[in-house]
Amino acid sequence: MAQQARKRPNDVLRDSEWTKAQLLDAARLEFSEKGLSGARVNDIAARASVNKQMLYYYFGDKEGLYCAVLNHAYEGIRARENELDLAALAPVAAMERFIGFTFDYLTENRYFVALLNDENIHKARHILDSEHLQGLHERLQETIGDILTRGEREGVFRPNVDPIDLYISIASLCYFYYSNIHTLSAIFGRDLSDRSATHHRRQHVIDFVGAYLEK
Amino acid sequence: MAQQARKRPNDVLRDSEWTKAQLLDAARLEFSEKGLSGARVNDIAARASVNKQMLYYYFGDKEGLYCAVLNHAYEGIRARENELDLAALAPVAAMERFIGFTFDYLTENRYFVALLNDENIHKARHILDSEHLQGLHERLQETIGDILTRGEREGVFRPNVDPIDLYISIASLCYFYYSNIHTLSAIFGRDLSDRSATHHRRQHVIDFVGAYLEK
DNA sequence: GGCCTTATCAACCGTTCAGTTAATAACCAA
DNA sequence: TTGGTTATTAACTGAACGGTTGATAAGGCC
Repeated sequence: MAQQARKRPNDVLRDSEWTKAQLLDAARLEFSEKGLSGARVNDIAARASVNKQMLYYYFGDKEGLYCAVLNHAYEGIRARENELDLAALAPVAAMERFIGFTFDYLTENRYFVALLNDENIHKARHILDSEHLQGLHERLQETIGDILTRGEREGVFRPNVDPIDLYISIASLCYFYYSNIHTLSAIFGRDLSDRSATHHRRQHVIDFVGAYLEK
Repeated sequence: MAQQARKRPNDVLRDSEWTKAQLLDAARLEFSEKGLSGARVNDIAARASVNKQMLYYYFGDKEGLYCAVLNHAYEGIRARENELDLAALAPVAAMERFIGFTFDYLTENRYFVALLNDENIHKARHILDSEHLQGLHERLQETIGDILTRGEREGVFRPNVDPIDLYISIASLCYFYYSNIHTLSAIFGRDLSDRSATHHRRQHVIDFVGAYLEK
């Protein structure tokens, strides 16, 4: 079903920014639901309400569109991360804020989890050279390293926590819940995307990491 | 490239068990590398060194083979889990054993992670009614619940830990590392499947969970 | 107003793909 | 040895698929 809420603006019949945005949105949904191999370019065009040729005109081919979607996704989370002002918070509060943000972001952007899963099937070869991964290491090292250093100095965090190890664990605890939510729901016989279940999980993750960090 | 090490046994030209096993092995690799949508039945048959018609003869269609592969995968891990004798270990040792087993199993069976990822793209609809998921809840509740109860009674574990919450966290910490190993390796600029990196990660996971549990 | 550029359209193409078919061969039991 | 069943083969089919092409229209600038 085509996106009807996003009509072409101002009765203009040609609008390259609008067409690109339509295609990117439709592709984000299609790729996250079906993966790169399962997604269909005809379906993407239909969902975007634009001619299929536009996909080739703007993005080159299916894989080019997929790369654009991945880059957009990383831009999205980066923009939201930049809104956090963790340095202004006390260490414990900052860490809880970061964990909460990570969990909430994935809760509100389930497509991101699906896209990353699919991209790992393809050995990350579409995102490998992206500027969005370059520098992420340094940013995480700095952001989390700073919180850990301040927490250690204040005596509220255990010493010598490796920021990268910690980040991987925080990401693990937040991400897996959504990446495997269908098999987990099947195992436990209940819908884990239920609002109260996700709230519970969110708090559990904060407690879990907090227990590791507290001195 | 066809599997050459597994020739038909005893110069027999017709062996339905051999043919099925060949197809299941080849399919496991193909589906884990490319996902259900990306896998090709011609490639599966070629890898198995059997005629493509055999796939349809034994498994019905591509999706039937995929279901068989998933069920085999769950049978595999269940068999290994049954070899653990956690009730015979003290609580702390039992928990560490369970965590170590989970991590090691995924280390040795990367295909299992890839299959589960792909199956979640398909909303777990191929495994939903499988006997392998049914009962898993109860088994986990019992296995982990028993360890937690004994640990709480001995005063080495914090009270009131929910076994399901704990299981999801243990699975998270073990699973994500492999499910996202390509994007993580790209971010951190090093190969996270390196032997020393996985050893380090394994120990970190045990420490992480241990910190949460200790009273 | 005309021309050039850019955006868009509809139809088409060749290849790939899962699945099917008819035939053949292997195996085993009577 | 023969006949029936099961396993296997090679070729085929129709639909789906990503991508292309030639044409047309919209928009803007001179």
